[in-house]
Amino acid sequence: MATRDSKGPDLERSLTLLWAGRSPGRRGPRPQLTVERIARAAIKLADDGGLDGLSMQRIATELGYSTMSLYNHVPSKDLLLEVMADVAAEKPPELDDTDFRLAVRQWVGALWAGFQTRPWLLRVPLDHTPIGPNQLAWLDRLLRPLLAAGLAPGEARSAALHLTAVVRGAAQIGLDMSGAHKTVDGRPHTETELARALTELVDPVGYPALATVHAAETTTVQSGPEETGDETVPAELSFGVDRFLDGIDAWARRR
Amino acid sequence: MATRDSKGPDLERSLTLLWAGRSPGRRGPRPQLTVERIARAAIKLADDGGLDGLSMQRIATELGYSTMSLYNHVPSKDLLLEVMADVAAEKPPELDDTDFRLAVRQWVGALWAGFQTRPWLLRVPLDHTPIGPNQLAWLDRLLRPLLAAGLAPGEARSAALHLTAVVRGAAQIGLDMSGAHKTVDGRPHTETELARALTELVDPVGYPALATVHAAETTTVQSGPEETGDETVPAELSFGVDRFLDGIDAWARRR
DNA sequence: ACACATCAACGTATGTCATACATAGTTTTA
DNA sequence: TAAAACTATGTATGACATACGTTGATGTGT
Repeated sequence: MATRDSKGPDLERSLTLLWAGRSPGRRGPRPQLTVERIARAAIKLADDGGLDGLSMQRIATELGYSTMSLYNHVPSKDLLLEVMADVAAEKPPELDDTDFRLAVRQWVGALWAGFQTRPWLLRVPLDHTPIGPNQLAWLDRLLRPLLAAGLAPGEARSAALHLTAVVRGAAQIGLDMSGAHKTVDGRPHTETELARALTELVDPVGYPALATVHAAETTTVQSGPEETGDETVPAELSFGVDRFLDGIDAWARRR
Repeated sequence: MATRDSKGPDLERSLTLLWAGRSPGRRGPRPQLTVERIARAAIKLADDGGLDGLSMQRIATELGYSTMSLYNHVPSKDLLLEVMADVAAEKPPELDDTDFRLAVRQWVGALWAGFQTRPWLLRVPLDHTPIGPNQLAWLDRLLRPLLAAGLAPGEARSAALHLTAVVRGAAQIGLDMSGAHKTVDGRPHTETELARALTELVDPVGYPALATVHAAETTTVQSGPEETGDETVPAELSFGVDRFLDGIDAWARRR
């Protein structure tokens, strides 16, 4: 059987799996293996081997059990990934709720940092709105400052979706972008030679705007990180997020 | 050998593959198979089988060649996916550049529509800034109205990244969210029963903000799509995008 | 005109993977 | 105490990406 593309995601199964508290009265041998333990072992493996290094067999050996034992606790690898994503998300950070802009920036910074720490999270297929306890906690944590700022519930939800999406997307696309103009120990990094190659391809005829931007970037002195005061949010993100917050702020005030 | 997580993306190979024009003087038999033909066949398969249904063997049989012949033109499945993504992106839409807000909304709508048409695009692993001809064309197309609006090159780039990320992320997260409150032929759709289950889990103690939003959503009458005039951009997205554009607009005016 | 270098297509082979299925052993409830 | 329920195991299957060696066609340089 394939995965998520083919059969619709089994939300019910996901739910029970993600929220499963141990029901007390069970028959049979007391399980030594649990969803939690499996997920944690899998997370450890993913942390240093990436998602590709992750196989059911490896998880089993890591735990000292046979491969098929895992399937007594987890219906499929896909569902396991879902659980991993929630467990790995951990609890959301505490925010400074006195200033909603600051709070949102802190949240964005924390989420970004999370993706930096565990890049494989970006590779976990996402089929439905998050429903795990931790993921919901993150969402809740973000909604608080947004509601406090004066947004209507539906608007807050939209804004939260927006912000989540931005961070996710930026983390994916921008993975190497941050290093594009940085120098590693004085040497201009491998990426830069790509930049040069691109410069040839990006001719002003076919890509006028891109050429402009590209030219400006290679010409301009790198510095000027415009010092926003909190460095948690990376430069590429902060501009967009700040503009978004400007818009939210104005909207909230306007009512 | 695994995939993208393990070894860094081979940008050079990606480039030559994506931009390969047929070099004229070659020895050996003239190839009947080309990267293009392979990519197109793969896209067709992905279109109706999803990414999981896609295997090198299937692509080969579809084309009437042996599996291994593909590897004469494509170094790995991962690279093929990259090519597929660029080919499938096709040319960007024409925009109404007289109004930069409208232009951006059109762009967003088009990209969103693309992800709707080919959901598997969201599953193609993204390791670096886009470098294929079509992807660059999309980027260029978006940069134009942004620059015209008065943004500095770097800001335009950030804004473009932001918008791309939003659409991608929203398409991923919101895949089923759009249907959450819709009714299919009068019946409240399967998802709703999940909504009910969630309502129990989302208690006001652990998730105060979420509970508020959830309550408001299930209570409020669905309607009020606030009629923005262009329906290309879906509801969940439009609020965020519009706020973002507000912020961008104000910023641009402020200089 | 010829010989050889080059490369496309092929077949076979290897190792890995998720997971179905049947079995054996264990513990709690009736 | 008997049996139901459940966990762990071992084996088996079918699909997959891709390495490798071979064959034959096609150009290029002599």
